[in-house]
Amino acid sequence: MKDITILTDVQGEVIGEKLVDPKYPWKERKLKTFKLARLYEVAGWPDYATRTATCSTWLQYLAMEDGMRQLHAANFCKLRLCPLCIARRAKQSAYQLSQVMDKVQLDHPSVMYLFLTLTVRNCPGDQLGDTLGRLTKAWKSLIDQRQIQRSIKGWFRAIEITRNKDDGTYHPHIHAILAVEPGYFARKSGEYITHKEWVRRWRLALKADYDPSVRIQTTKAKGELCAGRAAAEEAAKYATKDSDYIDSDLPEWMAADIVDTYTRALRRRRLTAFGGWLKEAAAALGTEDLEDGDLVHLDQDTIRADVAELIEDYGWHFGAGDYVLTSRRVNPLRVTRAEGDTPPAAPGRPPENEEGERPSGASAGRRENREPPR
DNA sequence: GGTCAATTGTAGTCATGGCT
DNA sequence: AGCCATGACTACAATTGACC
Repeated sequence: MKDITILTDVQGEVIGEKLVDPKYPWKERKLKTFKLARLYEVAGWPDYATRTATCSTWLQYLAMEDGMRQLHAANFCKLRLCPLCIARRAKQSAYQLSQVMDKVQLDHPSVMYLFLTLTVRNCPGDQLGDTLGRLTKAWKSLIDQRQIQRSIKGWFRAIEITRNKDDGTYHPHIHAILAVEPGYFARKSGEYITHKEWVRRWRLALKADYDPSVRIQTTKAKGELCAGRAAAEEAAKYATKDSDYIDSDLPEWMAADIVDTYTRALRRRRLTAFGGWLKEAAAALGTEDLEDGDLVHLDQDTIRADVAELIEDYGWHFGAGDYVLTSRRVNPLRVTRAEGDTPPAAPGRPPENEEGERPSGASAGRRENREPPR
Protein backbone atom coordinates (compact mmCIF):
# COMPACT_ATOMS: atom_id res chain seq x y z
CA MET A 1 0.00 0.00 0.00
CA LYS A 2 1.44 3.36 -0.98
CA ASP A 3 0.39 6.91 -0.31
CA ILE A 4 -0.87 8.94 -3.22
CA THR A 5 -1.07 12.68 -2.80
CA ILE A 6 -3.32 14.60 -5.15
CA LEU A 7 -2.86 18.31 -5.63
CA THR A 8 -4.91 20.72 -7.63
CA ASP A 9 -4.11 23.95 -9.34
CA VAL A 10 -6.12 27.10 -8.71
CA GLN A 11 -8.64 26.08 -11.35
CA GLY A 12 -9.42 22.88 -9.53
CA GLU A 13 -7.60 20.82 -12.11
CA VAL A 14 -6.10 17.71 -10.61
CA ILE A 15 -2.35 17.70 -10.99
CA GLY A 16 -0.84 14.32 -11.74
CA GLU A 17 -3.06 11.55 -10.41
CA LYS A 18 -6.60 11.18 -11.63
CA LEU A 19 -9.33 10.35 -9.17
CA VAL A 20 -10.58 6.79 -9.26
CA ASP A 21 -14.30 7.30 -8.84
CA PRO A 22 -15.57 8.78 -12.11
CA LYS A 23 -19.04 9.20 -10.56
CA TYR A 24 -17.84 11.66 -7.95
CA PRO A 25 -18.06 15.17 -9.44
CA TRP A 26 -15.01 16.33 -7.59
CA LYS A 27 -13.76 18.93 -10.02
CA GLU A 28 -17.23 20.29 -10.55
CA ARG A 29 -17.65 20.79 -6.81
CA LYS A 30 -14.15 22.16 -6.42
CA LEU A 31 -14.87 24.79 -9.06
CA LYS A 32 -17.92 25.78 -7.06
CA THR A 33 -15.77 26.42 -4.02
CA PHE A 34 -13.92 29.05 -6.06
CA LYS A 35 -17.23 30.65 -6.96
CA LEU A 36 -18.21 30.61 -3.31
CA ALA A 37 -14.83 32.07 -2.37
CA ARG A 38 -15.46 34.94 -4.76
CA LEU A 39 -18.87 35.55 -3.15
CA TYR A 40 -17.32 35.50 0.32
CA GLU A 41 -14.80 38.05 -0.94
CA VAL A 42 -17.52 40.32 -2.29
CA ALA A 43 -19.60 39.88 0.86
CA GLY A 44 -16.71 40.99 3.05
CA TRP A 45 -15.60 37.65 4.51
CA PRO A 46 -11.99 37.44 3.27
CA ASP A 47 -10.96 34.77 5.78
CA TYR A 48 -13.76 32.49 4.71
CA ALA A 49 -12.93 33.23 1.08
CA THR A 50 -9.39 31.98 1.64
CA ARG A 51 -10.54 28.90 3.51
CA THR A 52 -13.07 27.99 0.82
CA ALA A 53 -10.64 28.59 -2.03
CA THR A 54 -8.03 26.32 -0.49
CA CYS A 55 -10.52 23.64 0.57
CA SER A 56 -9.49 20.17 -0.61
CA THR A 57 -6.53 21.37 -2.61
CA TRP A 58 -4.57 18.66 -0.90
CA LEU A 59 -5.86 15.09 -0.91
CA GLN A 60 -3.89 12.08 0.21
CA TYR A 61 -5.12 8.65 -0.81
CA LEU A 62 -4.07 5.20 0.26
CA ALA A 63 -3.72 2.86 -2.67
CA MET A 64 -5.35 -0.42 -1.66
CA GLU A 65 -4.20 -3.78 -2.91
CA ASP A 66 -7.42 -4.30 -4.86
CA GLY A 67 -6.68 -1.22 -6.93
CA MET A 68 -9.14 0.97 -5.04
CA ARG A 69 -8.04 4.12 -3.28
CA GLN A 70 -9.19 5.38 0.05
CA LEU A 71 -9.04 9.00 1.11
CA HIS A 72 -6.54 9.19 3.93
CA ALA A 73 -6.10 12.88 4.61
CA ALA A 74 -7.32 16.16 3.18
CA ASN A 75 -7.56 19.85 3.99
CA PHE A 76 -11.30 20.41 4.20
CA CYS A 77 -12.41 23.94 5.13
CA LYS A 78 -15.50 22.63 6.97
CA LEU A 79 -17.39 25.82 6.27
CA ARG A 80 -21.13 25.44 6.30
CA LEU A 81 -21.66 26.79 2.81
CA CYS A 82 -18.82 24.91 1.13
CA PRO A 83 -20.21 22.58 -1.59
CA LEU A 84 -17.42 20.05 -1.08
CA CYS A 85 -17.72 19.86 2.70
CA ILE A 86 -21.52 19.87 2.66
CA ALA A 87 -21.51 16.80 0.44
CA ARG A 88 -19.25 14.85 2.73
CA ARG A 89 -20.91 16.08 5.90
CA ALA A 90 -24.34 15.07 4.61
CA LYS A 91 -23.21 11.54 3.87
CA GLN A 92 -21.50 11.20 7.21
CA SER A 93 -24.46 12.67 9.08
CA ALA A 94 -26.88 10.26 7.44
CA TYR A 95 -24.67 7.36 8.38
CA GLN A 96 -24.11 8.51 11.96
CA LEU A 97 -27.79 9.20 12.48
CA SER A 98 -28.49 5.68 11.27
CA GLN A 99 -25.97 4.36 13.77
CA VAL A 100 -27.63 6.28 16.61
CA MET A 101 -31.09 5.02 15.64
CA ASP A 102 -29.76 1.46 15.42
CA LYS A 103 -28.26 1.80 18.87
CA VAL A 104 -31.56 3.05 20.28
CA GLN A 105 -33.29 0.08 18.66
CA LEU A 106 -30.79 -2.22 20.28
CA ASP A 107 -31.34 -0.67 23.71
CA HIS A 108 -35.10 -0.30 23.28
CA PRO A 109 -36.24 -2.96 20.77
CA SER A 110 -39.84 -1.75 20.64
CA VAL A 111 -38.92 1.81 19.70
CA MET A 112 -40.76 3.44 16.80
CA TYR A 113 -39.86 6.61 15.00
CA LEU A 114 -41.95 9.57 13.93
CA PHE A 115 -40.85 12.32 11.58
CA LEU A 116 -41.86 15.81 12.59
CA THR A 117 -41.45 19.02 10.59
CA LEU A 118 -42.11 22.34 12.28
CA THR A 119 -42.12 25.62 10.42
CA VAL A 120 -42.43 29.33 10.97
CA ARG A 121 -43.48 32.05 8.58
CA ASN A 122 -40.93 33.16 6.03
CA CYS A 123 -38.76 36.04 7.10
CA PRO A 124 -36.54 38.59 5.32
CA GLY A 125 -32.79 38.02 5.37
CA ASP A 126 -32.08 40.60 8.04
CA GLN A 127 -34.37 38.72 10.42
CA LEU A 128 -33.04 35.26 9.68
CA GLY A 129 -30.73 35.16 12.70
CA ASP A 130 -33.46 36.28 15.08
CA THR A 131 -35.89 33.80 13.57
CA LEU A 132 -33.42 30.95 14.03
CA GLY A 133 -33.03 31.95 17.67
CA ARG A 134 -36.77 32.00 18.06
CA LEU A 135 -37.01 28.60 16.43
CA THR A 136 -34.54 26.91 18.77
CA LYS A 137 -36.08 28.59 21.78
CA ALA A 138 -39.52 27.44 20.73
CA TRP A 139 -38.22 23.91 20.20
CA LYS A 140 -36.86 23.87 23.71
CA SER A 141 -40.11 25.05 25.24
CA LEU A 142 -42.05 22.55 23.12
CA ILE A 143 -39.88 19.58 24.04
CA ASP A 144 -39.87 20.60 27.73
CA GLN A 145 -43.63 20.37 27.98
CA ARG A 146 -44.75 17.59 30.33
CA GLN A 147 -47.05 15.94 27.81
CA ILE A 148 -44.29 15.86 25.19
CA GLN A 149 -41.78 14.46 27.64
CA ARG A 150 -44.27 11.76 28.61
CA SER A 151 -44.93 10.76 25.02
CA ILE A 152 -41.56 11.27 23.33
CA LYS A 153 -38.74 9.10 24.62
CA GLY A 154 -36.01 10.62 22.52
CA TRP A 155 -35.49 13.04 19.68
CA PHE A 156 -33.12 14.40 17.06
CA ARG A 157 -33.66 17.79 15.53
CA ALA A 158 -32.01 19.59 12.66
CA ILE A 159 -32.59 23.13 11.51
CA GLU A 160 -32.77 23.86 7.80
CA ILE A 161 -33.29 26.99 5.80
CA THR A 162 -34.69 27.33 2.33
CA ARG A 163 -34.95 30.50 0.32
CA ASN A 164 -37.93 31.55 -1.72
CA LYS A 165 -36.73 32.52 -5.16
CA ASP A 166 -39.81 34.59 -5.90
CA ASP A 167 -39.72 37.04 -3.02
CA GLY A 168 -36.24 36.48 -1.58
CA THR A 169 -37.55 35.51 1.86
CA TYR A 170 -36.05 32.74 3.96
CA HIS A 171 -37.90 29.77 5.34
CA PRO A 172 -36.21 28.24 8.39
CA HIS A 173 -37.76 25.07 9.74
CA ILE A 174 -37.03 22.12 12.02
CA HIS A 175 -36.89 18.49 10.99
CA ALA A 176 -37.07 16.10 13.89
CA ILE A 177 -37.05 12.38 14.49
CA LEU A 178 -39.06 11.38 17.53
CA ALA A 179 -38.65 8.06 19.33
CA VAL A 180 -41.85 6.68 20.81
CA GLU A 181 -42.96 3.39 22.28
CA PRO A 182 -45.74 1.38 20.61
CA GLY A 183 -48.01 2.40 23.48
CA TYR A 184 -47.90 5.91 22.03
CA PHE A 185 -50.54 4.87 19.52
CA ALA A 186 -52.86 3.33 22.11
CA ARG A 187 -55.73 5.65 22.84
CA LYS A 188 -55.82 4.59 26.48
CA SER A 189 -52.18 5.46 27.12
CA GLY A 190 -52.85 9.18 26.88
CA GLU A 191 -49.52 9.49 25.05
CA TYR A 192 -50.82 10.03 21.54
CA ILE A 193 -50.60 13.61 20.36
CA THR A 194 -52.93 14.52 17.54
CA HIS A 195 -51.85 16.69 14.66
CA LYS A 196 -54.17 19.41 15.92
CA GLU A 197 -52.50 19.19 19.31
CA TRP A 198 -49.01 19.41 17.72
CA VAL A 199 -50.09 22.58 15.93
CA ARG A 200 -51.55 24.04 19.12
CA ARG A 201 -48.42 23.29 21.15
CA TRP A 202 -46.04 24.51 18.43
CA ARG A 203 -48.02 27.72 18.05
CA LEU A 204 -47.86 28.21 21.82
CA ALA A 205 -44.13 27.52 21.93
CA LEU A 206 -43.54 29.92 19.03
CA LYS A 207 -45.79 32.52 20.62
CA ALA A 208 -47.25 32.89 17.15
CA ASP A 209 -50.53 34.56 16.31
CA TYR A 210 -51.15 32.09 13.49
CA ASP A 211 -51.32 28.30 13.17
CA PRO A 212 -47.88 27.28 11.95
CA SER A 213 -47.46 24.40 9.52
CA VAL A 214 -46.71 21.10 11.24
CA ARG A 215 -46.15 17.75 9.61
CA ILE A 216 -46.05 14.59 11.71
CA GLN A 217 -45.73 11.20 10.14
CA THR A 218 -44.62 7.66 10.75
CA THR A 219 -42.19 6.14 8.32
CA LYS A 220 -43.12 3.50 5.78
CA ALA A 221 -39.61 2.14 5.86
CA LYS A 222 -38.61 0.28 8.98
CA GLY A 223 -35.22 0.07 10.58
CA GLU A 224 -33.68 -2.20 7.99
CA LEU A 225 -30.62 -1.02 6.17
CA CYS A 226 -30.72 0.37 2.70
CA ALA A 227 -29.10 -1.64 -0.02
CA GLY A 228 -25.58 -0.48 0.43
CA ARG A 229 -23.84 2.43 -1.15
CA ALA A 230 -26.52 3.08 -3.75
CA ALA A 231 -28.97 4.16 -1.10
CA ALA A 232 -26.46 6.41 0.59
CA GLU A 233 -25.59 8.00 -2.71
CA GLU A 234 -29.24 8.41 -3.49
CA ALA A 235 -29.68 10.10 -0.15
CA ALA A 236 -26.64 12.27 -0.64
CA LYS A 237 -27.84 13.36 -4.04
CA TYR A 238 -30.59 15.28 -2.33
CA ALA A 239 -28.39 16.33 0.51
CA THR A 240 -25.94 18.03 -1.78
CA LYS A 241 -27.99 20.02 -4.20
CA ASP A 242 -25.83 22.87 -5.23
CA SER A 243 -26.48 26.33 -4.10
CA ASP A 244 -28.55 28.56 -6.27
CA TYR A 245 -26.33 31.49 -5.51
CA ILE A 246 -23.37 29.60 -6.89
CA ASP A 247 -25.10 28.29 -9.98
CA SER A 248 -27.71 30.94 -10.46
CA ASP A 249 -27.80 33.80 -12.89
CA LEU A 250 -28.27 36.20 -10.00
CA PRO A 251 -26.14 39.34 -10.12
CA GLU A 252 -22.98 38.82 -8.11
CA TRP A 253 -23.91 41.39 -5.48
CA MET A 254 -27.19 39.61 -4.87
CA ALA A 255 -25.60 36.18 -4.58
CA ALA A 256 -23.00 37.68 -2.23
CA ASP A 257 -25.79 39.17 -0.15
CA ILE A 258 -27.36 35.71 0.20
CA VAL A 259 -24.00 34.28 1.24
CA ASP A 260 -23.64 37.10 3.78
CA THR A 261 -27.14 36.48 5.15
CA TYR A 262 -26.50 32.76 5.59
CA THR A 263 -23.06 33.30 7.07
CA ARG A 264 -24.29 35.76 9.68
CA ALA A 265 -27.37 33.75 10.57
CA LEU A 266 -25.57 30.41 10.86
CA ARG A 267 -22.40 31.51 12.64
CA ARG A 268 -21.92 29.79 15.98
CA ARG A 269 -25.26 28.12 15.79
CA ARG A 270 -25.83 24.53 16.69
CA LEU A 271 -28.04 23.21 13.94
CA THR A 272 -28.46 19.66 15.18
CA ALA A 273 -29.21 18.30 18.64
CA PHE A 274 -30.20 15.06 20.34
CA GLY A 275 -32.44 14.41 23.33
CA GLY A 276 -33.55 11.47 25.47
CA TRP A 277 -32.80 7.99 24.16
CA LEU A 278 -31.13 9.35 21.01
CA LYS A 279 -28.88 11.57 23.06
CA GLU A 280 -27.85 8.64 25.23
CA ALA A 281 -27.13 6.55 22.15
CA ALA A 282 -25.22 9.36 20.44
CA ALA A 283 -23.14 9.88 23.56
CA ALA A 284 -22.36 6.17 23.72
CA LEU A 285 -21.29 6.23 20.08
CA GLY A 286 -19.43 9.51 20.41
CA THR A 287 -21.45 11.13 17.63
CA GLU A 288 -23.24 13.85 19.59
CA ASP A 289 -22.10 16.57 17.22
CA LEU A 290 -22.96 15.57 13.68
CA GLU A 291 -21.63 18.81 12.27
CA ASP A 292 -18.18 18.38 13.66
CA GLY A 293 -17.69 14.96 12.21
CA ASP A 294 -14.66 13.54 10.44
CA LEU A 295 -15.03 14.44 6.78
CA VAL A 296 -12.07 12.37 5.64
CA HIS A 297 -13.06 8.87 6.67
CA LEU A 298 -16.61 8.28 5.52
CA ASP A 299 -18.44 5.12 6.50
CA GLN A 300 -21.59 5.76 4.54
CA ASP A 301 -21.98 2.37 2.92
CA THR A 302 -25.20 1.65 4.75
CA ILE A 303 -27.83 3.93 6.13
CA ARG A 304 -31.22 3.04 7.47
CA ALA A 305 -34.04 2.90 4.97
CA ASP A 306 -36.10 5.28 7.10
CA VAL A 307 -33.28 7.83 7.17
CA ALA A 308 -32.90 7.55 3.40
CA GLU A 309 -36.64 8.02 3.11
CA LEU A 310 -36.45 11.06 5.32
CA ILE A 311 -33.76 12.61 3.18
CA GLU A 312 -35.33 11.76 -0.11
CA ASP A 313 -39.00 12.36 0.55
CA TYR A 314 -38.61 15.24 2.94
CA GLY A 315 -35.77 16.89 1.06
CA TRP A 316 -33.80 16.87 4.28
CA HIS A 317 -30.28 18.22 3.87
CA PHE A 318 -28.81 17.91 7.35
CA GLY A 319 -28.43 21.35 8.76
CA ALA A 320 -27.28 24.30 6.81
CA GLY A 321 -26.53 22.51 3.61
CA ASP A 322 -29.83 23.50 2.16
CA TYR A 323 -29.88 26.77 0.42
CA VAL A 324 -31.97 25.38 -2.35
CA LEU A 325 -34.80 27.64 -3.36
CA THR A 326 -38.16 26.35 -2.30
CA SER A 327 -40.66 25.64 -4.99
CA ARG A 328 -43.39 28.15 -5.57
CA ARG A 329 -45.85 25.60 -4.32
CA VAL A 330 -44.65 26.13 -0.75
CA ASN A 331 -47.13 27.66 1.58
CA PRO A 332 -45.64 27.70 5.06
CA LEU A 333 -48.96 28.62 6.56
CA ARG A 334 -50.76 25.62 5.20
CA VAL A 335 -51.43 23.12 7.94
CA THR A 336 -50.65 19.69 6.65
CA ARG A 337 -52.64 16.94 8.20
CA ALA A 338 -50.45 13.92 8.04
CA GLU A 339 -51.33 11.39 10.70
CA GLY A 340 -54.90 12.47 11.03
CA ASP A 341 -56.31 13.49 14.36
CA THR A 342 -56.93 10.03 15.63
CA PRO A 343 -54.34 7.39 16.29
CA PRO A 344 -53.84 5.09 13.32
CA ALA A 345 -55.33 1.65 13.67
CA ALA A 346 -51.93 0.11 13.29
CA PRO A 347 -48.71 1.95 14.02
CA GLY A 348 -47.05 3.16 10.88
CA ARG A 349 -50.10 2.65 8.70
CA PRO A 350 -50.98 5.90 6.96
CA PRO A 351 -54.46 6.97 7.98
CA GLU A 352 -57.03 8.58 5.79
CA ASN A 353 -56.78 12.29 5.24
CA GLU A 354 -59.56 14.85 5.26
CA GLU A 355 -60.60 13.97 1.74
CA GLY A 356 -60.93 10.36 2.73
CA GLU A 357 -57.96 9.43 0.59
CA ARG A 358 -55.24 7.25 1.89
CA PRO A 359 -51.86 8.64 0.98
CA SER A 360 -49.71 6.20 -0.89
CA GLY A 361 -47.05 5.39 1.65
CA ALA A 362 -45.28 7.92 3.78
CA SER A 363 -44.19 9.98 0.85
CA ALA A 364 -47.64 11.17 -0.11
CA GLY A 365 -48.13 14.89 0.04
CA ARG A 366 -44.59 15.60 0.99
CA ARG A 367 -43.21 17.25 -2.06
CA GLU A 368 -44.11 20.85 -1.36
CA ASN A 369 -40.88 21.65 0.44
CA ARG A 370 -38.40 20.69 -2.19
CA GLU A 371 -37.60 21.06 -5.77
CA PRO A 372 -37.82 18.07 -8.03
CA PRO A 373 -34.48 16.31 -8.26
CA ARG A 374 -32.21 17.67 -10.94
C1' DG B 1 3.34 31.80 12.19
C1' DG B 2 1.89 29.11 16.07
C1' DT B 3 0.13 28.65 20.75
C1' DC B 4 -2.66 29.72 24.47
C1' DA B 5 -5.81 32.25 27.33
C1' DA B 6 -9.65 35.42 27.46
C1' DT B 7 -13.89 36.69 25.51
C1' DT B 8 -18.22 36.01 23.35
C1' DG B 9 -22.27 33.62 21.82
C1' DT B 10 -25.26 29.64 21.94
C1' DA B 11 -27.66 26.00 23.99
C1' DG B 12 -28.85 22.73 27.73
C1' DT B 13 -30.18 21.99 32.61
C1' DC B 14 -32.32 23.20 36.65
C1' DA B 15 -34.99 25.81 40.02
C1' DT B 16 -38.52 28.96 40.98
C1' DG B 17 -42.77 31.28 40.70
C1' DG B 18 -47.15 32.51 38.49
C1' DC B 19 -51.30 31.02 36.18
C1' DT B 20 -55.28 27.97 35.29
C1' DA C 1 -51.73 19.92 41.07
C1' DG C 2 -50.22 20.49 36.70
C1' DC C 3 -48.41 23.32 33.32
C1' DC C 4 -45.69 26.86 31.55
C1' DA C 5 -42.44 30.96 31.54
C1' DT C 6 -38.38 32.80 33.05
C1' DG C 7 -33.82 33.40 34.66
C1' DA C 8 -29.50 31.68 36.67
C1' DC C 9 -25.99 28.67 35.93
C1' DT C 10 -23.03 25.64 33.22
C1' DA C 11 -20.81 23.66 29.20
C1' DC C 12 -19.04 24.12 24.91
C1' DA C 13 -17.37 26.08 20.57
C1' DA C 14 -15.69 29.85 17.87
C1' DT C 15 -13.24 33.99 17.77
C1' DT C 16 -9.90 37.33 19.19
C1' DG C 17 -5.72 39.09 20.77
C1' DA C 18 -1.44 38.78 23.32
C1' DC C 19 2.71 36.58 23.53
C1' DC C 20 6.72 33.88 22.11
